Amino acid sequence: MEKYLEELNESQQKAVVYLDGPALVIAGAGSGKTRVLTYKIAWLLKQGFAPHRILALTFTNKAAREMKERIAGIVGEETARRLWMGTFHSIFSRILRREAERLGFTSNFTIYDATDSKNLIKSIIKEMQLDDKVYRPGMIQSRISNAKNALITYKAYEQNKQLIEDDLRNKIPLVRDIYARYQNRCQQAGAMDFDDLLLQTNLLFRDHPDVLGKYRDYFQYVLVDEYQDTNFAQHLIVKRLCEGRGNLCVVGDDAQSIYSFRGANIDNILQFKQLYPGCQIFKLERNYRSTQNIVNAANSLIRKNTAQIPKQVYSEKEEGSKLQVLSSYSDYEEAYAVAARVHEMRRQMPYADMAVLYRTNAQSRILEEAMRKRNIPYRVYGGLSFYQRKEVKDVISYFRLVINPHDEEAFKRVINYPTRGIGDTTVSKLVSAATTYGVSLWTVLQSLSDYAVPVNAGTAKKLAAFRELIDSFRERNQELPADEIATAIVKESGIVALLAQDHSTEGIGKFENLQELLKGIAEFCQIRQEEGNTQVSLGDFLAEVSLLTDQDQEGDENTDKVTLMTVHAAKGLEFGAVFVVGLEEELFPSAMSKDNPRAIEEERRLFYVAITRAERHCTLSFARSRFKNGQTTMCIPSRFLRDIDLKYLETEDGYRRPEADSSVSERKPESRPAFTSPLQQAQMRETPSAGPRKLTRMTAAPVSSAAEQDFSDFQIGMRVRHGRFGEGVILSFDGDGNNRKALIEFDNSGQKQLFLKFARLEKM
DNA sequence: TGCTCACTTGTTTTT
DNA sequence: CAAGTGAGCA
Repeated sequence: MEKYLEELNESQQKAVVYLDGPALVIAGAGSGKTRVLTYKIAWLLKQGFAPHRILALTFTNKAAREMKERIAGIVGEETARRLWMGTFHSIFSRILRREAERLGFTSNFTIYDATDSKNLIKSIIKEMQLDDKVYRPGMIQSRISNAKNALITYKAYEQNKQLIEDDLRNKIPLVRDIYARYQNRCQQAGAMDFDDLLLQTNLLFRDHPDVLGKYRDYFQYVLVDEYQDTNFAQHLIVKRLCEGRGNLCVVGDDAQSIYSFRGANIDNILQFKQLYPGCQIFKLERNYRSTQNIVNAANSLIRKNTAQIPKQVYSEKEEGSKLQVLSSYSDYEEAYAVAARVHEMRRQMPYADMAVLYRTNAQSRILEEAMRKRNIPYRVYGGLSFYQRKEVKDVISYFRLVINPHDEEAFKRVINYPTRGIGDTTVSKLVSAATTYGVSLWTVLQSLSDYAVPVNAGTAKKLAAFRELIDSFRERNQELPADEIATAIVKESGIVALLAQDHSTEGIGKFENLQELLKGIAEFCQIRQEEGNTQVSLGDFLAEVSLLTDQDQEGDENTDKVTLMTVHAAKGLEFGAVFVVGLEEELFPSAMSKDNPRAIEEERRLFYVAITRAERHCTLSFARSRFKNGQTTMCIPSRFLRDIDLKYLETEDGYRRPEADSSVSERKPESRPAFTSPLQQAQMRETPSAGPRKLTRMTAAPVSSAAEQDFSDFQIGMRVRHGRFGEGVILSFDGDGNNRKALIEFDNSGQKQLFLKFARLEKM
């Protein structure tokens, strides 16, 4: 162990060996946070803590898995396996299954994912005959989710004046009733949503002091990773488990808090000190990942935020190259420019050391296309996870129904898949009977006559057949291991036959996914058996898989591929070279956050996360136009580009950004970009005339306010000259007003579609 | 009941 | 551009 301690710097060491009370480790980007956590756990084991009495909570399954591996490397796999290590959601779902009866659930409860929740909300809105334009399901879902994260049950919601008034003001007074119905339906179905896993844990601990006492005594030391991303419910769980004893160590970086949309509360880390008196703070400020230029650029950016824990992150690596700013005409060109640079970079490092990061998943397509055309191998992370694909989820729904027949969402998904002549009308009848009698759909199905379901004989027969199908699976599930019952289910339900007859490309893909799923189950069984479990049931598999939204399928990790992912997904990772694309107003920062200073700060932190992923090279790219929602729109370079100190940037060709600090009057005309659009001018006007940087951030860019221009003097067939592409002929027009663009056949550069507004065409 | 086709509409990040 | 919805028809 001493040998391992030597691998740590002084502040890391102090954080590892400190056991005299609550500890807060502020870990700057790339400062060896994971190393501290793993060694701390190893240290605890060395001090005699039993592995199964250490609780380590992480943010993603992947983080947990990797940390476990690293610990196994130090203390051996046998010991590492006994640790309670995982995400909040997975750890507490385990505890909830054990204690389910206390809460009126059974241990085989289903976990509803976000889609299940949304579907349930949709059907409740429909049943209540509300307008889904007013009661927008997504909005209701996030309201309920926020309430749950703040530990407001539906009963508390009804009594919360503030919330009720809010809803009244927003003309959605019935949210409280939707919430109440939603919760009852979940209970009825024996289901918990993601937020329930935390909420119910809190209720369990609040209402059953003996249970809380049991776990509080059981866990002798608690560690929490990514503490800046915990929400109130998570914070309270931790607090309850550690009450009165200081055996707690939380690690995080307030500058990397990027999950407030999910209820994460940055105050948890900012106020940790006040909440846990006697707590010791450790700061890890030396960055081991990146060159000085990257660290300094990131520092200059994050300095523009207000609330943060003071720290000075520094690097002692070489100065390194400056951050490259890349500007392109369009999203299309951007993707190709990035692909070209990736190709070039290949001379310095393998593809696997490079990543292209973007704000939204939708941006991946065009990048993929560019990579494919250049024959660059890539791997896209995120988007739909394996378990969320329709064909996989349908099969999983059968599994869910077998384990918990009251699962309403699984029932609805599966009852007519493959089609067996039970349509919407019949399902609606079942639902309405279930609602009137307050029972599950499955219960109604058991005795159609008892619940007065008005179906004709033919339909009744089909329903009975479905019931028998599920019953027969349920029976066999008692004895069979997971892989065998799973195979029986996909065969006898008719899914295999259905998918096998579809010979289209995507049909084949679906069939392969099905095989993949079955293979996954078989592997799961095998691993569990090797760990000493005799019989591995379908329920075991399901309990695990419901929380595995992580991207950890295919084993092609070792091949040399460029990584494409969202910035969120990149948190915690590092790459030799990073390309951050789409740095434009309304995209990064997102349009959703433009009027909200707090949200803008979060977007800035997100950008900070993106930059600090880079070890040696970082490229920041934006396009001047982008295809969005079915049409091309013009873009303004992101305000964040102006937040980075110029001396760390290397800008080239057309773009030279306005300097945030210098005043307009001082700027010489020559220092302006050669290529200036009216929009850019509008943006420049907005730069503060004197000192206060704040203005830059607080003034929203007046995008649409730019005056409409008249381009009517350009005609089809006219010969024009363009500054970059030379001479050409106008073939056609598209769009109106400021978005009017012309398709031009250039003599030397081929066809281009250009905004008249930008193009500054000259009539010949 | 179930399928197809035309139409509308909406936009972020994820355990 | 995508997904989701609603009408029309077998």
